[in-house]
Amino acid sequence: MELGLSLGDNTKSASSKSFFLSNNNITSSDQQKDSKKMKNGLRFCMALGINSSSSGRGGVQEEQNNENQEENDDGDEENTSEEGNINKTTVQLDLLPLVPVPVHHRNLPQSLRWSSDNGSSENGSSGNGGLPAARGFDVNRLPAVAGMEEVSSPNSVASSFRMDFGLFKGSVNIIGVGNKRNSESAGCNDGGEPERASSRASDEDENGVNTRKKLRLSKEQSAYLEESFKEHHTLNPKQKLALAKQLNLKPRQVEVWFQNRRARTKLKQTEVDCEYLKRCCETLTEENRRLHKELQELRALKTSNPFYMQLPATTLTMCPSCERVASTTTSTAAAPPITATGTTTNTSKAPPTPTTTTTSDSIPKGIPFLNNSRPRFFPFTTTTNNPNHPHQSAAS
DNA sequence: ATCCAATTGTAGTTTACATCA
DNA sequence: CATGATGTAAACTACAATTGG
Repeated sequence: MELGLSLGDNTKSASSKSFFLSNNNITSSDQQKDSKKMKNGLRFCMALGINSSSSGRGGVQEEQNNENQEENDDGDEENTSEEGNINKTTVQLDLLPLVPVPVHHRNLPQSLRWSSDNGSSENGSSGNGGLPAARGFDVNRLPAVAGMEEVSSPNSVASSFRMDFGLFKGSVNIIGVGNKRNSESAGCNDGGEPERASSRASDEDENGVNTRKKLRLSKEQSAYLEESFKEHHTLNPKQKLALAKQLNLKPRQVEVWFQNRRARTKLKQTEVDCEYLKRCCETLTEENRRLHKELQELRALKTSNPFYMQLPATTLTMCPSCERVASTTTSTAAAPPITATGTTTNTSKAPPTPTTTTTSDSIPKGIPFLNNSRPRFFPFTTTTNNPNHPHQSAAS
């Protein structure tokens, strides 16, 4: 089995920007490597392919599989027996429906959380390149989207965020080598926290040598920049100058801050995307394992049950409405349906005939894989209670 | 001029370890 | 010998700034 994660424009072939996983295992280093390849605005596609053997792999797939081959050997054992009969079906999933994805901030590793995340629940506005808004979920909106606890207080939203930054003028503190924070020269704020602000990115020491000194923006400066960033992710020259003047920073510093802020946003978004894809991959892997098991059970039934031998060719179909898989026979020689437990039931009616197609295109977009609602392989096991469902009467 | 990606350099924090009372 | 406090260096992290395209 191969799971192909195509990270890129889904209109292109999956070979260009994709990595394939043989059954499991995305290493963190892989994630990091691949996360850097993700481009803003590109969409993620995941392809679930049931493949009979490892032959025929090539290019990127081969490389990726080689890396994880040892770990995958165990997991692949059960899949190598009878899979040759299975058509190489590829289910391409669109993983980024424009609906909030329930990524819980609490469950994210610490590295995925903003250290100063309290105010980042506002909308990641678009219209300026729209980096986060183009994605299915936005790290800037994560807490609000997932209903998390870091909901800023009403007083902290942008509309009410107004500060007087006149205090920065004349209270510049350069933090650098040999210039440890000094409460006398630079002062501490009311909370006892040392003031950290600088209007100079680099400074010259006594010898006139230009030394690069570490600058950290003050909390107020950072907060104000954050609020500004929420309103627009890019700055025009006017805005830049105004911000610089207001914060007593150089325009270049404001510009750099926005560049770095955009980079951080993108990085976090990529990490969240990777985390989401990883979970999708795990879910699909488990689903595939289960399907293989069910397939083996069906084959065992087929060999043991004489009725089954008389069945004509069966095509597995999926009802796009209920997302259940059913079988369609091509002749009228109906055999007793077989339940999931292998027993037969006497029903005079033939199995329902849902919309029939054998291609993966029939699978609707946005299948909620994560809530385990994938269609069951057995066509006769469960029934839906929806009276409006077109297969309701036949299925029951 | 501006943006982005990659990288650098610095400061702050965490962690592991040694020493001492 | 066990324990807690303390100091320290390395590792790690965040981020402002630089560089090159």
